[in-house]
Amino acid sequence: MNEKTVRERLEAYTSSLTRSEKQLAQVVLQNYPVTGLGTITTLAAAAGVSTPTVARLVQKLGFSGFAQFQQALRDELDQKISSPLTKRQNWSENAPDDHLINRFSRAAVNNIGQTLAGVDFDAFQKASTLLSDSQRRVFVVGGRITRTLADYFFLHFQVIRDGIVQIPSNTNAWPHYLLDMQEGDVLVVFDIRRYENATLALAEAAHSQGANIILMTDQWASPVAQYADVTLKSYIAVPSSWDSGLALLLLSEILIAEVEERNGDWSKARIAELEVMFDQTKFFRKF
Amino acid sequence: MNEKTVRERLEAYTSSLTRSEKQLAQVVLQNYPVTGLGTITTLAAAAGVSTPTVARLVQKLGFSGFAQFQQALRDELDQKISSPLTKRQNWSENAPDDHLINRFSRAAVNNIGQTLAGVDFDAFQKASTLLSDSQRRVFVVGGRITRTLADYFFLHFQVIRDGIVQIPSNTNAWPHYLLDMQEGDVLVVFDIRRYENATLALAEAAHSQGANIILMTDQWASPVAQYADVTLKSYIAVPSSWDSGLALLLLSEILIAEVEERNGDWSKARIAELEVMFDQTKFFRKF
DNA sequence: TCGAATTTGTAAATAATTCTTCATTCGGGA
DNA sequence: TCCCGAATGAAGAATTATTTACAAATTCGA
Repeated sequence: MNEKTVRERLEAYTSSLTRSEKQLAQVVLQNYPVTGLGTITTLAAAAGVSTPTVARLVQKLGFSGFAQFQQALRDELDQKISSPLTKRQNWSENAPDDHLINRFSRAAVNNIGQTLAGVDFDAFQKASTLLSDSQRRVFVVGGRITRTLADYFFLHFQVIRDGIVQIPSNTNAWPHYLLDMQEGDVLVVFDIRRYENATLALAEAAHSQGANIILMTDQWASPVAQYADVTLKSYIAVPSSWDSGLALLLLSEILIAEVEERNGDWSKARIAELEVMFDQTKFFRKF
Repeated sequence: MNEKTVRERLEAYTSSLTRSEKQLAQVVLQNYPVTGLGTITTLAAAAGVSTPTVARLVQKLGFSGFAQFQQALRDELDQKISSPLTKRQNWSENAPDDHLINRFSRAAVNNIGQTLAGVDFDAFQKASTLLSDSQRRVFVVGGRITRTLADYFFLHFQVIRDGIVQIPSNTNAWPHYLLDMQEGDVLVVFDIRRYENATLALAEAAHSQGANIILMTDQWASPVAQYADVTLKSYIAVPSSWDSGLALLLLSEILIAEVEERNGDWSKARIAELEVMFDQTKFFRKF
């Protein structure tokens, strides 16, 4: 008998599945394997497809019928439950416990937990209020590595609001941007260890010009914090020579989503317009 | 609704059960809860009792029928399976349960869990082997948004190994890079929905020139997958108009850490050298 | 834009599971 | 030993799930 798990089969076949089969596979993987253990009818309803679709999929996967499919799921579950491995918190079950992929993942999820637990909700609200205010222009700047996160932040905000400016990494050009900053404008600074002098100088100057500063930093807080109106700290330590930008990215994404939600229809309209433009250039495939 | 688990109920009622019911309860608890998830007939046979005995027992336990009993088992399982993930209902305790910050975080952590559970360990190993091979040059490319993640990936690899090339976002320049690619070189592609045609074309061309392709994509897999030697899928859906790059970033960071670990002393020496250089430029503060 | 091929859902038929009835068995007390 | 009530399982009825057949809808390529 084939030794592959249902999950593996689903993933192996993904490319040859039809639209609704993919949708179904998605649901099965959702909270695997529980979803697959009900009746075929329940599963079909949960995935929003018809029961024959389910029957067809399980046959594609190499089972003789739904019953055999469920039996396979139960067998897997049995093995998993009975093995002492279950007790350990393993993120990637395929890899050994102490493999980097699991060590790293544990640290990463822990960082996310720590970060979110430590977020001052008021500070978060204040940040999103500042970023939602269309009267204020928003400047975004990052450091050597964090520049990429700043770019990510910028690219999304560029869609959901007006008046957002990306400050380039080349520090020579910075004075021009400073000159442009007005009282009430917002400067979003990404700065984690090792904190950069140029960034600190920029923040200080912006502060003295009356700009509001939102600082995205690490748990130890960049010295920029002294000029910042809002400081959002992320936990970044992982088993690596590098620091992890994961929690930083998460906070950024949440801010993006929050501001978009606040802007509501305005952002939605803008996104829709953009979609049309992308369609016209035919540069992107519909998926 | 009653909050007791099936196990608790079975144990509570033990004394008032008949001989064959006890025998049955024993079997159910044996490798709980898997045994209870089959058909009533299977369970009866496994316990060496008749089906009515099973039906009567579940009614004694307070269920209306076998179906409801199984549903209860599945619900328990669902909670148990997802425990390390969803256990934490609330990530930010300061904020309301249903505030975006918590909704988003739940989705994000769930994505990470799904992603890691779905990673084919062999594929991951293959990717890191390719990336660790100093004989191969590595080209990195991303799409409109994923470009920033590709940059993040590139910036780190630039430190830990030689011969890594960042393909710029301007597609006009791409033919030059293609010309430069040799058999055995590696192309790392970041491509999530909406998949970009230019990226697909690049991958196809690189593939036909004998380059090995590592694809970082979403759960639905970019069409680039057909040319890819390794496909790493990330879950990206969050309560937002946008997709989340979080899992993608996590996989990238793990790859970075893994390759660095494999390269060992060589990478460490390189990092140390770089540190010295940064110190000399005095551009960074010591923290 | 049209037509072929594929995909998908509806509905019916087939199969299976679950439930109910009832006769039989078992265990304990007179 | 016999009787009585509870417990049990066999068998069939009722329900529910699964599969099959077919037609509508969709997609894809020319």
